[in-house]
Amino acid sequence: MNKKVRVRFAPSPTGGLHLGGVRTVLFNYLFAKQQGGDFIVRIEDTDQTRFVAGAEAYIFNTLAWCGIVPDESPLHGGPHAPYRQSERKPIYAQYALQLVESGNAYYAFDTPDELEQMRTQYKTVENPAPQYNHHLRSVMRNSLTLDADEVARLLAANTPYVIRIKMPVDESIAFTDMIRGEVSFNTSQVDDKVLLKADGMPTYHLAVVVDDYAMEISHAFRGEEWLPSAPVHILLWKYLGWEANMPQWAHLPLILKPDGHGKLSKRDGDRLGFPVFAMEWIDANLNETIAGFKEHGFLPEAFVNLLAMLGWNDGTDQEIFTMDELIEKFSMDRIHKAGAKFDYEKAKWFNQEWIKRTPANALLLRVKNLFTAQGITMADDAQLLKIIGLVKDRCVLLNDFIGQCGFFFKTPESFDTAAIQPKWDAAKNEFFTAVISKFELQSPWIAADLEILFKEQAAALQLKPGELMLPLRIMLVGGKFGPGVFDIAETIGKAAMLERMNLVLSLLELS
RNA sequence: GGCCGGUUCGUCUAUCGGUUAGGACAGCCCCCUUUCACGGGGCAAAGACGGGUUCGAUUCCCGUACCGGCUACCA
Repeated sequence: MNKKVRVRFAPSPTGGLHLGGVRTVLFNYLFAKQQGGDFIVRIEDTDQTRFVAGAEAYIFNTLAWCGIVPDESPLHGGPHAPYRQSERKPIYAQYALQLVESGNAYYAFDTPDELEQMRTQYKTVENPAPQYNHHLRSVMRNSLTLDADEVARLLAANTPYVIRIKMPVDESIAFTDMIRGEVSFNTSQVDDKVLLKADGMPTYHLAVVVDDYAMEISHAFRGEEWLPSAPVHILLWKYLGWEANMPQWAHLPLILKPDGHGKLSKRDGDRLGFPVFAMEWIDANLNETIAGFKEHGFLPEAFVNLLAMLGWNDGTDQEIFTMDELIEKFSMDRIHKAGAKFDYEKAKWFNQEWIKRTPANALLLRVKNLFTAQGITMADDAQLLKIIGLVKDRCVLLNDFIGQCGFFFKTPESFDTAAIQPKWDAAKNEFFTAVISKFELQSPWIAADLEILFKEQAAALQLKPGELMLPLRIMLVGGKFGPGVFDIAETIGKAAMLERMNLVLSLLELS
């Protein structure tokens, strides 16, 4: 019988959550929900030196923004609490000890300085990074080289020590990765990783195995950067006697820099001018705020969508998916093996598609907040709704609404008269003066009627309407953009329209 | 250096031995639009290289090259 699907996202709360992290969460979540399983968030805060205040709360805010709700987490509780490794500290040591007793791990008393010395001493051109492995452990200070009395004495004297796994010599460790198929390693190539640190905290290697076992994780997804340490984890499952419960592994491809190469990192964002964090991250140490996708004007639906398409597709040409569709169609075997370079232009396209497809009323609150942040108060929802409907097809990012909507609420601060001045003449001046008086008498104020009136007046003066449209647009909008000019006219109302027409008319000079 | 993973248009990708190698983003052109977009149409653009296996390889195998990851008492 298959056990229940239980997956976990195990971030380290050291800063903002970037693209790759969110995608890992997403794939975990999609898989869990599709399989009717549980999605667990476990905080991997075993490195106390890297603790960053606020990072954990940030992670949950990000998940919430994306519409991802954990079934179990330090915030949501659950049967396997606590979900913070720092709070689980007492349970790791016993397993480390168990491994020492079974001969699969050992005490190592080497100080950081001694380790450093070893690395420089054994460093050669052929071996630029000497490892604490089956070979070198024989020249280090550990319970394998020291005699039992000495070890006992050091332990009794509270000498700092770590516990390292004792990697076997020349054994083949193979496993089937859900994405990559069979992967195998020779244990002689793997070093004796530290399992328990001198401060009593486990390293990731021990903690991930102990907790995945304790939390009954069935499938473990993580970034490809973890592949090289997979044999350590697999051996640990075996040594701890839990092999039958080991989760299925899936190492996700990495998200790469758009230019050059390498893993996408937070720095690439500022360098290339796009966000890498999901949401704004405030770095207290550097005292700087790094805007995320949310602040750049991305809809969470679009963000989730574009992330899912980075390395996965459903085999058809469909590219726009809702979360529910993703849950329904997601499949591990359609995850691409190679890393993907992040393309911000394509990311924006997803957002544009989502803005187009999202009904105006669903956009209302977001646009309203946008204006509120700009110090503009929107009182009339019906009016705003109408405007959103008029301009949303030309917005790529939510923030574009500001530029696209501004002229609806207030007179433009500047008018691009340069676009019409060269062709301005007495005839046009006469026309606009005349049409203004016609408009003054016009009622009701409806786009179609205004257009008819406008064109009739043009015909009366034997002018081509086309020559007059741009001037009218400049008068109302200030520039060469925006929806249909008579729609704008109707929306801003008679008073504003006439005011702007008169204003620009006074700005234009007859040549 | 060693180990592991990867390799289809500039980018994201489809193809599960037989296709004019398809789609999308970006680029260019045209149409629509008396603005800017949206939309529609079109152009250009790819199997890293060398060996096998096979009637037939982008697809399977090997090698090479290149790219990436790891090589911490970080995750």
